[in-house]
Formats: sequence, structure tokens, C-alpha cells
Amino acid sequence: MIKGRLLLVEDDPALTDLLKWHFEREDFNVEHTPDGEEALLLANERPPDIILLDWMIEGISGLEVCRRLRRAAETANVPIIMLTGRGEEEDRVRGLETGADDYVTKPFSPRELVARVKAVLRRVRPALAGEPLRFADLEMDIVGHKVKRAGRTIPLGPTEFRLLRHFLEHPGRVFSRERLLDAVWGRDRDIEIRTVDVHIRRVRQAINLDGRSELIRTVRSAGYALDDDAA
Amino acid sequence: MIKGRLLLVEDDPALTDLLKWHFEREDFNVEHTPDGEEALLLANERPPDIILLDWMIEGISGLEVCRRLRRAAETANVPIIMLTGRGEEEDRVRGLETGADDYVTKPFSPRELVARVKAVLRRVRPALAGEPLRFADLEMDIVGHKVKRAGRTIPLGPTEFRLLRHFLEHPGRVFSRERLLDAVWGRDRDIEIRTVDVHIRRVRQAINLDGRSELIRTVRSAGYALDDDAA
DNA sequence: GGACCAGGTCACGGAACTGTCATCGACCTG
DNA sequence: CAGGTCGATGACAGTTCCGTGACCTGGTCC
Repeated sequence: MIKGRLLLVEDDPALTDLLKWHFEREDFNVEHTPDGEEALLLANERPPDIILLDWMIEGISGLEVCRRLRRAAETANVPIIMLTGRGEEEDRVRGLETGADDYVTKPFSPRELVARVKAVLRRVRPALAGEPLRFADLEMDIVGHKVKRAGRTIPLGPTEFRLLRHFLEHPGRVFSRERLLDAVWGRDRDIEIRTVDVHIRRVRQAINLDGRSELIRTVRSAGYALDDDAA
Repeated sequence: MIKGRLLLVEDDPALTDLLKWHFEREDFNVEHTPDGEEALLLANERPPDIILLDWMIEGISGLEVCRRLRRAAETANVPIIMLTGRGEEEDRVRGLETGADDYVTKPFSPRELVARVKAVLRRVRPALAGEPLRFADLEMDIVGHKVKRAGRTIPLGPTEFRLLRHFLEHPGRVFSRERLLDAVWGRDRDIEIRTVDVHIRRVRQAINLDGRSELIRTVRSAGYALDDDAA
């Protein structure tokens, strides 16, 4: 389960490796560059969920990178944590006032940094911390009423959304049509049982659009289930 | 201009005075209590904009206060900064994982703490920090009551302004018409529910003037949401 | 008072969604 | 392999829900 995309801007190879290891262990997707200009390009092209920014890097200074990130509309809301050897109060205050969300002084504990990243993300992306439902490359954001597969947004009607949600909340379990009617349509409604088939098909069509693998397994004479390798 | 209401939970009188002085100089409205239980009561009754919480206080521990604040719906979203003498990595990580937004170790610089409070508020309540709200190429200046898209100023009526503001304060989330009425028009007002549609349309018209992409997504049978790729 | 403006309501038309059916095909079973 | 069962599919009509233009109201500023 991927927690988010992290851009690490750091020119010390040893520290880079250390951080990479820690964050990848926590299921972050880590991109890395030692260069300020390149960081701006990367961030602009595909904004990450959070940026770790060393103050002293090749090319332009981290502070300037921070300032420019804030100015560009695409990255204005991306949280930034500054990493630095400069521990003077003056520097800290300047870093925070430039728009950094946190300011961590070297040497620091990687575990603490991970905790700080999570704290910031919890704040900025309730969707990320609020644990969207995931299964394989499928991702459902409940509060945002949005479904993505491999990053692409999938259009779903209300009933299809509820149906898929029910599967995502009980991955791997097989549900009979009756139970699906109860859970998705409501216990009292009087619906033809075969209608479930049709909605299953619609969900399948939607989430398999660009030739992706089947995720809903048919269990003959039993029902349906969400499954990694459904035929 | 008042930057916000701050609740200080701290039992050291000297430190209390020092912080009070610093924050009041920055136009914060500071409430104070040395007691954990009382802090919970105060916060519950009228949630402040941010809480500074000492770990070692009379009665229950700061960590426990933090946990309970997070659990109560009224205060679940109020940012918390922990102040403490406990500098061990273990403690820091635990504090951050309990739901604190930042963790500052004594002795600390009051100026840095102020900067950290502002950084957290900038994130949580951009309006309080005097920061404009941003989403994609949309920009709202709360104090100046001005909205721009891609640099161009957009005229908006008062109600449309409040409606858009509400979306900008909770980007990506879906709101039902009922909830929008509560949030934008006020809980008690008796307004026809479909009126929301009309105002949504007016906001859309205004912010899409020069052929720009749609930002407000319609979620059938659920409501509306601010969204990057709203069909 | 009259012109203007923002806000609220209404009703129509159309788009999207939903449930049903008939048919076809896949799979099991003996 | 033949018959039977069960699921998949395409089409369709009814319904729900949303977008829109038009209208009405109340307030405000000359």
C-alpha cells in the first residue's frame, strides 16, 4: 500500500540512501534529485505529495527552491520540510516563514523525520491519512467520492460506487447476490436478483477500461468477490 | 488584526508569561490553563485555532490530553503543538504519532515557536495567516475579499464568495446540498435546497469565464466538490 | 420613487442512471 | 457430447437528478 509520493532533494549520497530506505520501508514512493533546478522541474511536472528539501544543495539554494515552489500554482499547496545543518534560530525562523511546513536540523533521527512527514500529511491530505480504500492498483476516496485505477480517475454511477465500495471494504470475500442486494441496495428494497449481475458488469467495464486485469471474480453458484487474479 | 485564538496548556508560570508575551505581540488571543482536564473542557466548549500542550502538566499527561482531543469530534481537527523537556527520539515519535502536528523540545526559542505556530496555521487555516487560499490556478484573498483565476480578478457576490471559500477550505471533499446550506447559509436558515444548484452555477460561470476548465465536480446523488479534473 | 443588484424560487428539458428482459455463451455433469 | 444450469451481454424504457433560463422579491443608492 503506497502512502504517497515523496520528492527528496538532497546531495549527500549517504543521507539520501538512508532516507530512501526508511521511507520506502514505510511504503512511500521516493523520487530523488540532488539538484534544485531539477527539483523544480520534477515538482512542476507531477507534484508529489510532500517534498523534503535540503537547504544546501547544488545550484540554487533550498530556500530559493522553497520560495519558487510556493509561487507556482501547481506546487503552492505541496508541503515542504526543510532539512539543514543550519541550526541557528534566525535560519529556522526564515525557513518557516518562507513557506516550509517544518524545519528539521541535522543530525536528525530518520524515524522522527518519518513521523513528522506523516504528521504533515495527516494534515494536508486527509485523503492520504484518512486511508482511502485500496486494492491492487485500485483506489477509492470515500469523502471525495472518487475512484482511481493506476492513477486514472474512473467515472462511476452512485450504485456502482456503493457496490464497489462494499467489495473494497471486504476484499476477497464472496458475496451472494442476496447479500449484495441487502448491503448495497438496502434490506427492504424489492429488486430483481439478476440486477446484481448487470451492475457487476457495469463496474467491471468501468474499472477495466484500458485493458487492465479483471478484479471481480465470479464464483459460480455462490456470488462475486474482489480478487487479485480473478480469471 | 487578530491572528487566532490560542490555548496554552502549561504549568510553568515563567514560561507561560514568556510565551504569552510573544504571542500577544503577534496578535494572538491567548487563553491559558495549567491543568489538563480544564484544557479539555475549554477546548471542547469553544475550540481554539491552535493548542500548545506541555507534556508534563498537572493531572493527566499531555499525551493523554492530545489523544482525547483527537477523539472528540469538536476538537479532532484542531492543530496541536507539543512542548516538552523529553527529547528522546522515542518520545518525539510517540507524540507525533498520537496526533500532534509538531513537537518542540525545551529549551526552545520563542521566536521559532511562533514561526512554527504560524507554519501550522498557514496549513490548516490559511485565512488566519493572511495567506490566500489556493487551488489549481484559483486564488482567494480572504481579507481583501478578492478572487483571481490565472491572475485575472473574478467578480463574485457575497454568497458566491462564501460558497467558493467553503470549497477552497476543504478541497476535494464532496458536500451534499444540505451540508452546503448549513456551512454557507447558516444552520437555521430555511432555504430551498435546489437553490444551491443555482449558486453553484453562478460560481461556475464566474470562474470559468475565459474558457477555463471546470473546477467544481458534480457528484450525482451526493453533492459537489472542488476537483482538479472535474469532467 | 425608480433603477439596479444580489439572492431565492420555479418549471422545463435533457442527461445520466437504473432495473428488467431476452438472448447468447460458458461451464458443469453425467 | 448432449442437456442443463448459470452467468454475461446488449438493448431499452422508466425514472431520477441536474443544468438552465426566467421570474420574483427585497434591499440599497441616488
